[in-house]
Amino acid sequence: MQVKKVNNIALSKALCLNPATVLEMIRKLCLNKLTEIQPDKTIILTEKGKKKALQIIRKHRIWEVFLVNKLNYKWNEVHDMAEQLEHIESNDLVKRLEAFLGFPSVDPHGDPIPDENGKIKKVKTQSLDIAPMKKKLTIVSLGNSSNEFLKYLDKIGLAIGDTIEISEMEDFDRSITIRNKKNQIILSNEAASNIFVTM
Amino acid sequence: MQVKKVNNIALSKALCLNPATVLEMIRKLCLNKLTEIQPDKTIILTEKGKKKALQIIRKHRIWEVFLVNKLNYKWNEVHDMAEQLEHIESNDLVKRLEAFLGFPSVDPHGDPIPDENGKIKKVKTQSLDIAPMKKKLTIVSLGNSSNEFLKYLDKIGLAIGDTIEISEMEDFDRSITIRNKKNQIILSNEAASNIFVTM
DNA sequence: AATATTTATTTGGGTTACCAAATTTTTAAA
DNA sequence: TTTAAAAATTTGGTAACCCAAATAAATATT
Repeated sequence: MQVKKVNNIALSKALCLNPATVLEMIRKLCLNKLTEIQPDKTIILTEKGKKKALQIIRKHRIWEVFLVNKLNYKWNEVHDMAEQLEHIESNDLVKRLEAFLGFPSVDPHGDPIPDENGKIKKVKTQSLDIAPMKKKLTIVSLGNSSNEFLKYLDKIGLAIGDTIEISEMEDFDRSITIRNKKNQIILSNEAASNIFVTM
Repeated sequence: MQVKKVNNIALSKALCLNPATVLEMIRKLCLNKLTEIQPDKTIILTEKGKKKALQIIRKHRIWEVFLVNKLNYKWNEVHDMAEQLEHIESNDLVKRLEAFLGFPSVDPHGDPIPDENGKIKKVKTQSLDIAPMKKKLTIVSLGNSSNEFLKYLDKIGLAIGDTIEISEMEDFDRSITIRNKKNQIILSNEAASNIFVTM
């Protein structure tokens, strides 16, 4: 699947920095062979850059697991802290932390944790609105990590890792009814399409 | 007990920075009321500065406990990592970490962990070379945290928290013989004077 | 194709964290 | 007290990270 192309403007908007600043930075990254500017001015990561990026993502996600599983933070509270923790240098530390946490395969948002080499073990996942009925499903990730959505899920009592089953699908508005251990919950198609599950 | 006075030169040596740099930094800290330059050019922390410093020390030591107790690092391996971790912002994180670790009162080197307000609960401690014989003693801290000393202690099988007893003191060279669970160990006066114990 | 709009790039500046070398002040020693 | 040494301070500079405004290049629109 082809991802959206990234250019200077897109980056500077995403980072809230001036395009001049971003260009300067990207050029420095290019010197370090972490990025490349394509003939059409698209900015891409080199293999080396991807590897570095995945290592940071790995750290970020492992720290998130720590914060949620060991320090009892909610999954929607950990991002900022993990953003700082991901920059702690030692790779060995993260390795030990990973072991301490029991080698989790996903972070609290359900996103997979790359291994030391940046490999991501990917699971076939499908969005809940098109998943099969009357089968045990596990919530593994979200298509939208906005705070509102996370809070909504919290309120209705759904979380990554939960086992659910679709009991009804309404043709009229494509809402679905699911059942977890305790309750029955009705989800709009909008919500369901942002919840990814495995069988 | 009066501590050695600190001046610009001393600081720049300790930090491996140019005196000009240190002066510039100290002046900035003065603007923030964290330090003061005394008439005799001695640099001191204000109350506000001390509090801030103790908060950082607190974080550092709690992280060290985490690294040693949970990730199985040796006490002499954790300093550099803790130096990075101590700068993670959230105070709440450290509070939770402290709880997760069971509210330790000292770090792996035996140094006390300040509370949230910077208060240090101090224990009466005495150096091993002048401690009483034939009494149960607990090693609580060291007067020298050099890597060589830590490694030496590791080698002879002594660690913070160990319970020992002095069985002999040699007048001749003021060396002492101690006994822990397993062994008898002979320590030079030099070594003993850098090991602090409580009764 | 000609014009308008968007993107990329350049230029000139600001700030912060550094440093080396020069100068001034303080302290210590002769 | 004059001198020598040490410490403090100033001065001038570099590199990193950022910005706003100007210009150039590419893309879209009419």
